[in-house]
Amino acid sequence: MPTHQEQEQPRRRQARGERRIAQLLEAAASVFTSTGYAAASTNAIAREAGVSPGTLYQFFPNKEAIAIELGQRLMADMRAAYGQALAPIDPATPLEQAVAAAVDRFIDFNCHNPVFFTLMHGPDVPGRMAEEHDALHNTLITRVEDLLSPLLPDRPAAAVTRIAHVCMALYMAGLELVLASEGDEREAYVQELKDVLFRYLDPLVGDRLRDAQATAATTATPGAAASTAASNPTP
Amino acid sequence: MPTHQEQEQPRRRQARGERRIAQLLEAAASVFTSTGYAAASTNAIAREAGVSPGTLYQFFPNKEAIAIELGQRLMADMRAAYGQALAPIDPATPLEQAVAAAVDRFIDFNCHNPVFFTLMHGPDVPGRMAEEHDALHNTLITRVEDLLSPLLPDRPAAAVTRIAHVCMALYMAGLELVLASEGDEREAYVQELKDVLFRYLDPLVGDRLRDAQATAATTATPGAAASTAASNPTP
DNA sequence: GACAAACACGAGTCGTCGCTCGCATTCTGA
DNA sequence: TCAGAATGCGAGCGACGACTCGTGTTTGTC
Repeated sequence: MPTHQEQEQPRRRQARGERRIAQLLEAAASVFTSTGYAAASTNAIAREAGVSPGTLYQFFPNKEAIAIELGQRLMADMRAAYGQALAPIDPATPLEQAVAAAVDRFIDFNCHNPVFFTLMHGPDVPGRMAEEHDALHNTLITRVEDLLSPLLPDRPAAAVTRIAHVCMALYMAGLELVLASEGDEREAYVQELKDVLFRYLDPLVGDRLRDAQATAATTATPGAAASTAASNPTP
Repeated sequence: MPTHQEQEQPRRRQARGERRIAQLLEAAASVFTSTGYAAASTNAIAREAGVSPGTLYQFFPNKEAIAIELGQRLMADMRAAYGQALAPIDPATPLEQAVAAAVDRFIDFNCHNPVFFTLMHGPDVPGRMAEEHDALHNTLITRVEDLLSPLLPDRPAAAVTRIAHVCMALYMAGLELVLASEGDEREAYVQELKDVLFRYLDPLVGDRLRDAQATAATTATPGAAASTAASNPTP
């Protein structure tokens, strides 16, 4: 593979070019989703987009750049559409609802953009692509940490990071099941994923709530401290 | 097209050949683990084993066959070493300990055989390899179902299957985190994985316990014993 | 020892894939 | 209008990887 070190200045794109880029990225998303990144051939992407291989390389220096650009646009889309879902949780809303809302939003995004899962999950990422992959992953982890830290004020930072990693891993695992199923089955898996996350986090957060309620109880009525996890009648 | 039943009769292997096969499988495990199945080249496997490419093809018809044989031996090893871990749980042992024991055993196996995770988890599996992959996966799912069904007697089969899939997915997700870390961090992730599985399953199994207690309570008041769907003889 | 079968070698074949190059066509701006 | 830039094409190059083949070596058996 000949290395191109040339820092070429941004070419002035025509409207047609922008359209082609969007078309190529859409085709790439389709091919990546169905065959994975490594197994996807640039010729197949060009064919899917209805252009010649040469045209593809008019807009992307190499195969990696396609995936990177796709990843960046995907992240931008996610931030634009669901950024507020990752804002700190209002402490007034119950954890169960907060988890359910976050899961619903992300599941929705991933169902509409299945490439996202492929790019995040695929271990078949060579070289510089892995960096982008990690950057994407770390961005999400940091978001989850920010989301969790107000709920876990008395835990060391390392523990919060670990919990965030576990949450991400659980979410990705659940997402895989969700994407692999359809209809009612899919709904059922979504519910299971919510249950998993809620039941995992509730005892951790529960400490804080119980502490808060205990302090409140010293000044007010003692008795409503038993907010246990079994408030969820799953059919 | 007439199906060529040309099954070549098993070649008479010498001791040297068996040794080479073991050597090659070990090398393949190493290469698969570090680069993944798709990116692993047969020449690299042969080099790792210290033999020529031609020698490799003396014992395996193609690259796929290496992975398949490896998968089969791995499953056999697992069955031999940990088969009893997948035997039905003694209902007397608390769920938390049962989960912890199962997780410990499997984590141990996977830490000593990291290829297993690569072969199970890799989406880069072409053609007939995917069948073997699925077979392996389904075997494990069935085992988990057998493990869970006595704990979930009043759930429909579909729900038990779904719960088994969720457990497998959670375990695989946790395993990825565990294998990616070391030392204390690894121990911490193992504990998190146990917590996740226990907290997920406890409320489900808890229903059964509560039902059992309810049945025991109604036994004092005769006549209403038919309310419980599955009268579970307490073992 | 003789013969065949199993084992071992490694240069070479063949197909695929990322990517290029020369040339044609379309658009933009002055 | 027309020069030059952007876009578009597709045969083909170079590299790499799965797999083969002709040949030589070791092992088991009579």
